[in-house]
Amino acid sequence: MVNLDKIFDSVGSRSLFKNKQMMQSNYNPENIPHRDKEIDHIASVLAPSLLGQKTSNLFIYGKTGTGKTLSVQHVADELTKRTKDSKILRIEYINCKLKKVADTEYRIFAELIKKIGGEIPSTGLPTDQVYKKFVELLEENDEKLLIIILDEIDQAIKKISDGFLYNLMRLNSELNKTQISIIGISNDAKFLEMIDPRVKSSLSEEEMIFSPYNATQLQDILKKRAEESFKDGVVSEGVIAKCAAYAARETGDARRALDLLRVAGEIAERVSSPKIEIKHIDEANEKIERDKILDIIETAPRQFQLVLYSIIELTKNEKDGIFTGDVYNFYNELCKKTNFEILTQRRVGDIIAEFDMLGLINARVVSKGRQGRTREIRLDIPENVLKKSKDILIDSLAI
DNA sequence: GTCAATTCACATGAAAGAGACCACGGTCTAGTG
DNA sequence: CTAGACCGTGGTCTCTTTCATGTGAATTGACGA
Repeated sequence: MVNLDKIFDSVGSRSLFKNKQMMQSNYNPENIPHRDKEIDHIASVLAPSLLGQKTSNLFIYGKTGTGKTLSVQHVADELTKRTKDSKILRIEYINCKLKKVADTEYRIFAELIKKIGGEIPSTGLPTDQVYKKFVELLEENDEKLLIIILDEIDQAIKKISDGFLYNLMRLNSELNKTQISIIGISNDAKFLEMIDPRVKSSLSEEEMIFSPYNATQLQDILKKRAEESFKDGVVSEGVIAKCAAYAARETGDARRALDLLRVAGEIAERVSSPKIEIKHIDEANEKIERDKILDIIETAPRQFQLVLYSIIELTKNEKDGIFTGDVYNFYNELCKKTNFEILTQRRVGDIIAEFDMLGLINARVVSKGRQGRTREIRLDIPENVLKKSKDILIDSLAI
């Protein structure tokens, strides 16, 4: 019972935050700086919906953290406000990437039905019944227009196939009273190229692109948020600039910049610093990175952990790149030793590819001539996180 | 030396199976009047 | 007679296996200079 009282008592007075929520990445700000043009555009595309007319399908591209979702939701909110009491318009937002919620055709429709006010079991029904139910529900509700915002739609299409979009469009001809429009938000600019041209033509879409924020814009955004969420004089000179520079150097991701600043604030708070200093930004950057990696490792399935452990062990000796075959052999031995089930090389190859996607390793397909074709794998976990990562793996696998 | 064919060691794709989860409808059982 | 327990069927979904096909350059071997 050491000094708990002291810690708890001081938490209020010591806090650097005035309103921490505003620093959270899910916070929805009133106004969105540097996106006026885009918001105007979205609004003008969607404007006909106020009269209950079908709008063009809109597809929005842009890297993460460029304000796509925020802008769309902003416009959607305004529209909903205006049509609140009339049965003209309904806008529903669905994030297609959320696992277990909306990452399959069935689940997307189930989610839609739930949002519109229907009941649907989370599994067990044939998809076409979910379809039918959805149609019925729409007919019952007799709104003129339903706008579906599909966030991260590229993920969904990749997983489900583009027939899903086609089906959605086809519904328009089945429905009497209601029409459906789609707003697709995608990180991948090449996403529309993946779609079957026939489907594409049925979409009759409008496209727009969100370009990344540059450092100045990021600074601006950060400054505005910081003013509202930190107490006065807490943010030292240059901190915001540094934050913005960090984020701009990578992808212009505003969310990341905000996270950086928030975590820096938390760190400063923890070490009882009265101000956020530049060094806290560096620490925050490291912490975010570390937490991300450790979280991935910790929550990964057993087999993934086994493969990763193999890679780490092999990398220790072989400094310059190891190959899929090496990993598989090591993994094989490891499984035998630890009595885990052994997966096929095909599967392990996929697992390695997924680690590459997650950024834990760096895998490059190389052809070594007569020695065949493989992935050249390099570990991409920073030195200072490696030890801890390994501990987690050993612990979790009971090696 | 040059050139095309060969060959390696996987990558990459497609399809399909196993097993978990679940809904639905029918049948059986026990409780009720 | 009826409500609830129980079962079989059929559905989705994830992870995995199986089978098939693709691939880039080092190597090989034939060829001509």
